[in-house]
Amino acid sequence: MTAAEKHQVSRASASRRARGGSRLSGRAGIRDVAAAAGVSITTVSDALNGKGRLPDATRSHVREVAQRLGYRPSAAARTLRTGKSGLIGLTVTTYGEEPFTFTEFAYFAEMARAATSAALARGYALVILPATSRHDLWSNVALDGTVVIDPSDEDPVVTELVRSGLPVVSDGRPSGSLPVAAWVDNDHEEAVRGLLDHLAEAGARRIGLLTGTSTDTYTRLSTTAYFDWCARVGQEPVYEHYPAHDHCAGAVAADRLLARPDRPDAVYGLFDPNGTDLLAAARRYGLRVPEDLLLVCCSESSVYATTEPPITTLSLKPGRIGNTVIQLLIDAIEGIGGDAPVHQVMPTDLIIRTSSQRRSPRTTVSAPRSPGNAPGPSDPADA
Amino acid sequence: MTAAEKHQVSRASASRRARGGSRLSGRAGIRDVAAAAGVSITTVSDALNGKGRLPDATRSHVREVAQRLGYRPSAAARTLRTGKSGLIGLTVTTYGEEPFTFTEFAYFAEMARAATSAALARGYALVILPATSRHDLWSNVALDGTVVIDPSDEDPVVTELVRSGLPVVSDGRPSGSLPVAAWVDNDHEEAVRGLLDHLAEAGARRIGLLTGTSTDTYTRLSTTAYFDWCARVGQEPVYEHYPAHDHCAGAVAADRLLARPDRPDAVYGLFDPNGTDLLAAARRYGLRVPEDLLLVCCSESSVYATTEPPITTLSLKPGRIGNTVIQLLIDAIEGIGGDAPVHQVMPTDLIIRTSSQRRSPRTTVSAPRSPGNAPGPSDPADA
DNA sequence: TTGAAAGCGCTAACAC
DNA sequence: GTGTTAGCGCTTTCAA
Repeated sequence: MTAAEKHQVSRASASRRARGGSRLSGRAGIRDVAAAAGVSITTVSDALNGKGRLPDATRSHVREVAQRLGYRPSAAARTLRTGKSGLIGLTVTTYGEEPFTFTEFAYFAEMARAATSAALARGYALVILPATSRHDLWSNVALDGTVVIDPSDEDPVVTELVRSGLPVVSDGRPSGSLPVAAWVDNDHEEAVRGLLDHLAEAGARRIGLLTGTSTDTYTRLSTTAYFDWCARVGQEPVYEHYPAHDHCAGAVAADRLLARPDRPDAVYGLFDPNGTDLLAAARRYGLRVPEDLLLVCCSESSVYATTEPPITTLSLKPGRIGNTVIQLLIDAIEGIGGDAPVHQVMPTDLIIRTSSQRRSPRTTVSAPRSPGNAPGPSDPADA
Repeated sequence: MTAAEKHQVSRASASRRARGGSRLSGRAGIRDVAAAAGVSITTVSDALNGKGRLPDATRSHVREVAQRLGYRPSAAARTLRTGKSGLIGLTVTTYGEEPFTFTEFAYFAEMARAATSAALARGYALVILPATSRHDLWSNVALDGTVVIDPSDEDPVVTELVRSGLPVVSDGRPSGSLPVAAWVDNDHEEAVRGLLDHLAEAGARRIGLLTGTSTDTYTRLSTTAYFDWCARVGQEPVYEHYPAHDHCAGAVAADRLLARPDRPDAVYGLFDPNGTDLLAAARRYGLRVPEDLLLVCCSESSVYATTEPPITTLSLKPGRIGNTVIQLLIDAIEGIGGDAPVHQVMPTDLIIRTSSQRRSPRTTVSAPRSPGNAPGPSDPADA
């Protein structure tokens, strides 16, 4: 009696048969392949997964039969058995009622693109999940780990995830004492210092800041760095703030900043839309850029390359961050690298355009910073 | 002997115990909850899933115990058992080597946001997957269905998915004869006609087109509609095309279009960056917008509201599309609605700004079209 | 009303 | 080398 023949009367096959045979039960299973190839299911499993020490002949024969039968292994069964799903959660802290903040469109999109790409390269896929604490959703999907973008103070979702033993890596340093396995962030303070220095070198005497009222780390660090810089060079701070992620409020604040009696002769806008808003405001007040007003804003958008005039932007390099976050997370999942939490600080790029140059307007140059303090175990590519 | 006591000596518990007890084996399982609550695992399952006819007392008691033990049902096991994962694949046709095309950032981001949101509302999560035919990735995740954005001709991935019996709904009508369960698309031809009429009404005598060389449906339909319109009004077509999704080529083509001897007095750009490119080109040739040149481009980006001058855009309403696609897909997954493929055509919005108005520049108005031919079974909200 | 038992499809020990 | 077997943790008949 061959293996295949034995299989004919085996329990599983019988129950299948009772229900009308494998054709009616939908897709072919590993048993069908085994039967058709005349081997056992173990051999099929090993052949398809490249395990065991099978002769190449068997391996290729099984593969061929599986192919012919259109066999697709069940991801659910594999996950249940191995405890690994190959799925990574991706979540963004919510600011509104929608499950995602795409206010910073370009940043998020690029970060997500890079993360997805990096994960895929290592055999993982990303699942987009909301930052709400709705357990049912999170527990309905088997995750190997999670990436959290901009975790808020003591984020309940993150806390819960970490407590359940799931590796969590965050984009942006966690505000409180969230016990994430690792985090990646830009050196925001250094970035602001560098950019203010750049403006000062271009001739700015009084640099203003357009910032948000929100207390997230990015806003806080950047604003603090601005005040520190002002204190150091002996300039009185000139700033306006508004509820971040409220575009209209941003436009109004931009206008307010340029309407002040102590009008700044240079402005740095912390958020993506600030550039166009400030440009529009400058136009209303008849201020020429860069002659009367120097402008820099933090943005990943390429539109600032073609505005009139082109605007100098600070890029946070979201692609690089997304990639790094994923490498760190997968390393943690697979137990590569140490157990100690990794904190990786990434440099930013100042893309210098006309709006911040009074003299000779070169086109584009970058002013990278030091590459960070705690090099991770991986080798993140650039983005 | 109570159920709980019997459970103590049951097979599963024993094997667990042999490995050192449930505490060491990680998270609490349904058996632990059953034991702690003094009921059977069936009762736990029913109590937690709101099934069966249990007294409320039992139900709440079980829930409480589960809560206390920090019990989280295993998604993998449930998926294996029920055949439903609650996961929906999201894929975008690739144009480059990267797994995603975010060239049309704003469109994709907004579409994905809306889709994610809609899916979540119905208890599903989205998994981002590459359009490559790498089987290993697709078969590593248990999907209930898939959304395909911009399926290309006879897309092998889509074909494969459909053949495996998975419901597939596409954003953008499939070019060939891909047997998707449903598709959603804009009425591109009507959109172009409406927009050209609008330009003509604003005084345009010769309207140019900036378009792509790619053969995707959007480009094809829009370009054809342009030629048809020209034929109807008796205008000679004036157009330049370039490899879509190549930003630099777009800028060059924009320049070329305005450098022609038969220079158009109005231009429609099919792709997002065309607006700023055309504006830059106009500036180089000393053309005032809208006085010398009327401008419209297809874009979801809000930057066109603050350019100088603000540019009229055609919005494809990606949010609405993302939502509809998901409703259709989940309906198909859950067997709601008929079996016949649904083709839903969605209206576009023309957001009229200064760049297309020679007379009184009102701020913003929409020119919606007919709501489509085959109303789907769902009730997609607006976005 | 509640419980026992049978698997969902696969992988990994461990026999042969 | 290859096959047998025992579950992964859950849902779901079916019996009590």
